[in-house]
Amino acid sequence: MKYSKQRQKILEIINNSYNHPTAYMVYEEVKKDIPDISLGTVYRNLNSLVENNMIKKISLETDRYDKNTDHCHLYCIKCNKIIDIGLLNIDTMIMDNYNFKVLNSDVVLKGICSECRERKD
Amino acid sequence: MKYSKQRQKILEIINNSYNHPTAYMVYEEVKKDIPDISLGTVYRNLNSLVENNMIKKISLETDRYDKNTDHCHLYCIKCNKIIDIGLLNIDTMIMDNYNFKVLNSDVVLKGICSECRERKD
DNA sequence: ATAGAAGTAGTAATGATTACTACTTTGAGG
DNA sequence: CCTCAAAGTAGTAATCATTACTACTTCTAT
Repeated sequence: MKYSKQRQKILEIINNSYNHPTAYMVYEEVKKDIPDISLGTVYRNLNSLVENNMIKKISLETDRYDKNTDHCHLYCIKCNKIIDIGLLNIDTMIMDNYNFKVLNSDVVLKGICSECRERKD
Repeated sequence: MKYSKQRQKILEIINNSYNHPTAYMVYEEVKKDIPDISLGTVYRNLNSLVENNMIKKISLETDRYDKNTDHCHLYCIKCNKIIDIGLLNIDTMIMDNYNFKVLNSDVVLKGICSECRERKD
């Protein structure tokens, strides 16, 4: 991977983010510094950062990205909140039971969070 | 939900399937019986069957469908095999630790299966 | 029987992502 | 320092799964 200010900036944005941004959200953020960056460039760089294990892709309706590569997520289908959780040794359980190496690249558990369940609507 | 032969046939196909078909695969199969069925009809009915918890959607690159609604899947990113596994009490673990109701509508753990790991290519 | 709610076929639209093309930048070896 | 091929980029077109829309048809409760 060669240096490029575009990829540098994209990585920096992910590393400073706490909102699990989509590719488009990253695109809009980079444009503040590099106004004529291309959306394709953002997608290409996000992909290569994921391949190099520097960031993590979260597969929801629209893919989202996370600087932390060592945990998975709870996604509330009511309020769209994304909750970070530890791996809970899911991978170890699967390996022991199924001899299958889980990469956990995008484990997302969808459901309803405690606040939304209390609200009951 | 009103009766329709299209939905009836679609459900029958899922119930007789063992290959986790995509919407398009279902479409091609229904066409053998109902040649002028519309792809949109297949999508619409698959969605309502999922909503009524009669089948399950598996979210991969392209969505796939399963007659069993009570387990999750291992997906080998090398050979594209889909392995059915029990729920392993993941939902209970998450509820105990995070007070989050997992619906498990599409838990898919991606990784590399034992055969592919032995092959080492 | 019949009305109106639900379903359908067929096509157009959407929206995320990737492919393509011609141009630019980077960096390793002379 | 040059230099030049490999890697990267902008901008646009294309792809592909899925949904929306429209006018027509079929159920089913009364």
